[in-house]
Amino acid sequence: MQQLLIQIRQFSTISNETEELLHNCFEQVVYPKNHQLVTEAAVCRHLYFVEKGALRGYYTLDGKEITHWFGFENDFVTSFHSFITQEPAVENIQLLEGSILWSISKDTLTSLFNNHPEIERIVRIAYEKYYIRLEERYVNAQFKTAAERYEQLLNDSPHILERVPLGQIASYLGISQETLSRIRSRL
Amino acid sequence: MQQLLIQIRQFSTISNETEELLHNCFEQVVYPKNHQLVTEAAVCRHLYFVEKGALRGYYTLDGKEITHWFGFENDFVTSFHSFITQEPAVENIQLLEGSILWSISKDTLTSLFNNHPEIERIVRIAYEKYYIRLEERYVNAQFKTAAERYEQLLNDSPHILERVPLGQIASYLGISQETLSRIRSRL
DNA sequence: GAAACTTTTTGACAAACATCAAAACTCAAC
DNA sequence: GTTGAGTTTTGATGTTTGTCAAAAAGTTTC
Repeated sequence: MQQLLIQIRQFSTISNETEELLHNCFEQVVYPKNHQLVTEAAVCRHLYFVEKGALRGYYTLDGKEITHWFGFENDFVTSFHSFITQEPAVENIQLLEGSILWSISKDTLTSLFNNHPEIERIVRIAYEKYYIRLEERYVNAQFKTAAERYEQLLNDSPHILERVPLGQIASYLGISQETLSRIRSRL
Repeated sequence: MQQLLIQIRQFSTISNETEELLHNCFEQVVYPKNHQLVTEAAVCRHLYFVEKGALRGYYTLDGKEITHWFGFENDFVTSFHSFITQEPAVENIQLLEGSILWSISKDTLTSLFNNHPEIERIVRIAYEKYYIRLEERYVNAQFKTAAERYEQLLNDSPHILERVPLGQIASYLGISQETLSRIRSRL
């Protein structure tokens, strides 16, 4: 729980009262490797903070699994589209390792928004950061070659490469596993 | 100004007092075609609402201009990365048509955040919507063929095709102008 | 309406990447 | 150490898209 609060303090200064509140609203959950946290077509009602572990978000296209993000320690994860709209998710979230998560429900978060402007601010700032990161990834995905994207991943997030099978990394980079293998042999 | 308030009411219910406040904080600006609203390497200090007109955001890569978004009536536009962080922009924003915009400065918005939680909420919800849209575009860009992306654009935003030269649309779709021309001749 | 300019299309060829199939490697279980 | 499942690499071939160059179509200006 300390770890979660430290992370939140990086978004915005928060009062002791609010910290206390968050303490009561997040609940620890522990799941084993390969557990399915969110399933396609179900509504995702929780937001999770990763204390320890690794997850991936993926969906199915032409019968193939496409991994489009990974989550590790100190990340907030959920199926954002489903969590925000409360419509059925189009993606799955699966644990890559046994993980310790902290969970808050959509309803609890909504009531926090209504009673505590400080929380609204934290989330607004969190979105700003996530938005900027997504924007950067978008530009990379569309306008750089596969080899450049791989090298960028190598620079920015080497931990992903160590904890995730090659096939999932390839689909994350938007290329086939064979192409990724060839890029690596060239370096 | 009415148009701006109508748009904001779609994010969240707002009090008359807050509407009054917004009225005082946004300022109308009018610029001619080809005006450069934001320039690479300068800090972007304003957020704009488009009452009438068309804009594009683009940056330069290997000497070529890459258009990565278009803005039209009722959109909020800015160089989000620069506006949020107040670091120099990496992109340019240019008017595709003479346009009527409503502008608010970063400083004014910050003081609104500090004094009016209602405004914080509007912006938090706006970010949610923008985030979801960006996520969808990201998935499209990476995992669909050029022809599929073009057909999607044709379905979702035919107005873009009518108001923007082909070369800019091609770079928006992440393909060369020649490829786009060939896709169109096939349909 | 001819000249000058811009935008779009077409053609020939090269590069990047996907697909299918098979081989090599890794590693846990016996 | 051998077996077998899972993962990664290699090889051969085809598709998609990019690049360069030129032709065609569309616009603006005088």
